[in-house]
Amino acid sequence: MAFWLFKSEPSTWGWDDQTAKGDAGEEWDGVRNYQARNFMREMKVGDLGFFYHSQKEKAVVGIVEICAEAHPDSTTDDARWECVDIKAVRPFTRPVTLDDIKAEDRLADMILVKNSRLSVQPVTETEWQIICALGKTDP
DNA sequence: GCCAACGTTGGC
DNA sequence: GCCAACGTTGGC
Repeated sequence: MAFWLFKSEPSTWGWDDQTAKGDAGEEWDGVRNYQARNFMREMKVGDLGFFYHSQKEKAVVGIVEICAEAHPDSTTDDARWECVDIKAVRPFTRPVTLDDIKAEDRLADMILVKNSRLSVQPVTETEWQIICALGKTDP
């Protein structure tokens, strides 16, 4: 069981769009970055992830679950690009902002802080627990 | 809206 | 295989 973080700009695809898909979930398509794709290839059904809103909001807003492992990205014919499917699990009681994360010493090594441009990234179990606590939701 | 950081592309 | 040019992302 591994933990991940998915980043999206809410005007393109936000938490509300994700929850609207229900348990059927939706492809996390459009990723055109090898590092991000490689992480998606490592994901297993049942792994959990944070859903992060970039740009204006800059906050982790909810938890998602991987519901299909890596498969070809339907938005391109280019066989290099793959994606997983994810479904919304539950929202945070309180969104955890980037400022909150930066204010927490134990989260200083998060990729979110160190490499703000990577859109799909791994999260350690420790980081997972801390952020769930900050968001006042069950891990 | 700007700019820094980063990744990708293409010419050599 | 290197590197300059370019495009994109995302924080500020």
